Amino acid sequence: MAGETGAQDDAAARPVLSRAQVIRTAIWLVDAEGAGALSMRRLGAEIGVEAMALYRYVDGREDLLDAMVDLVSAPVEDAAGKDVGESGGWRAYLWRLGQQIRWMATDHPHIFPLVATRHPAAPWLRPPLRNLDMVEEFLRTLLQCGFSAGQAALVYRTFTSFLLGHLMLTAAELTKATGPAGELPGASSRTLSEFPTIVQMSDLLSEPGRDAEEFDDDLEALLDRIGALVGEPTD
Amino acid sequence: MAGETGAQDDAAARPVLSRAQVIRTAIWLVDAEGAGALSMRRLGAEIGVEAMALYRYVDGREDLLDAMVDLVSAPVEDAAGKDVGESGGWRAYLWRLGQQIRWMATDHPHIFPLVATRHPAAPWLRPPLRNLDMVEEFLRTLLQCGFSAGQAALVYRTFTSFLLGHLMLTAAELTKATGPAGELPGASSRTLSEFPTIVQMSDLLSEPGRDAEEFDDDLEALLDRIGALVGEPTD
DNA sequence: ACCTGAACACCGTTCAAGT
DNA sequence: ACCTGAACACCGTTCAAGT
Repeated sequence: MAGETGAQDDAAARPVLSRAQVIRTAIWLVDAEGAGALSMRRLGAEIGVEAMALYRYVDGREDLLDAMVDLVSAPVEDAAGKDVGESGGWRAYLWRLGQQIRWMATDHPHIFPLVATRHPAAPWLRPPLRNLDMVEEFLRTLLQCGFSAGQAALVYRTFTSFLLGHLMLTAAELTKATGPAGELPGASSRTLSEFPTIVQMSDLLSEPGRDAEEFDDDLEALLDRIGALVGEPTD
Repeated sequence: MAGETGAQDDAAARPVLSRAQVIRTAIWLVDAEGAGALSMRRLGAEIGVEAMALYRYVDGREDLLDAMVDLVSAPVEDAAGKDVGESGGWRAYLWRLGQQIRWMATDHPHIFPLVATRHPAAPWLRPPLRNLDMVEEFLRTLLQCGFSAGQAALVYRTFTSFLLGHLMLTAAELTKATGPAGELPGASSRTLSEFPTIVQMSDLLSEPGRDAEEFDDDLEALLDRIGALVGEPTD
């Protein structure tokens, strides 16, 4: 029993906290109550500890936010780069990567704006691709599949821009207060009858739950355009 | 002299502030020092007044942020809807609108994330189109130009998603700390030689100042795709 | 009518002190 | 080694009080 990785009744206090627990709790808190609910003091209280104890595991608030983004992005890194060669080449790779990042956005709609807006550490990192490993793999995969360097860079920019545009709107949709649907902005002087075209098209604009299919359609169209770039037959 | 819009030596104190001045100063402050610099107390100090005085002109911090977004978006509304018919139809309209919103992002890169992430007042508002007037005009223009309602709704979603993706990345680029370019994230254990593909392509990924042209190219390609939707010859 | 002082309930962060 | 109390410099917001 004695001589394990740590003696259990040592005079030194074993931590009641861990960095992983702090970060997981922060993510859970923001998922549940929104970004506004996250403060060091509130987070400490949630864990059952004073706020100052967190500073042993996290290098201040900014480091905490970065770590949350990293942890939320972790499944993307894990799942994206599996066996590119046999299972469909760049097309399957980009499809899977896109889906994975979409799941991140829908699983954590309150955190996705952080993924999009926090300053990336390196100059070539374009959100929502947040670290060098992901980008290295992304570019290497495209080069392997026969894209030129210039084409790969173009695909990188196009793909990130596509994901960001789609998923910011998806996340915003998911964090809307689920209040009564037919409300007006200021509830003030202006009335809906001033906007006849919007009223007339309101059913087309609300699109309940159509978001996932639209993402799939648009991603497929994007892959078609990329395929045309390298001279791949569309069908 | 007497009997003007207001007596000049009245016992009632004339305001030293105005709502417009408060909002303009807030925008100026965020442009200059970033969103983190904006607080009611700091803003008051910048104007030369105690923070509490601001509450007479602004209904709290949230209202201030909304008003900043509105003011920054104002040039877009003014310039977008001019004489659609004679000057090129929907294509010229969407081109001008896209450019106008891009200027908003490049003029106020620290404020654009606010435009993108603040909860829109109405359910059909998709950032960066932030108010019902803009959307009403957008849809009416497309219908006038022969788009079906379904097509107009599709174009609305596609266009907003395109702008958001492009301009979030443009704004992020412009708010980067202009530090030394070849830096590593944590400056820690990992070295750039672990990312050979990125190193090899670094010149292609940095693209200095190419952003505007790429936006123009991509917007044009988007308009081509929209044109194909309504059966317009591409060239 | 318009601004201010004082107050309340919060922040992030540091650091000496406790165990 | 790990957590806490006290402290500092900030927040947003309210409200009675001054002019």
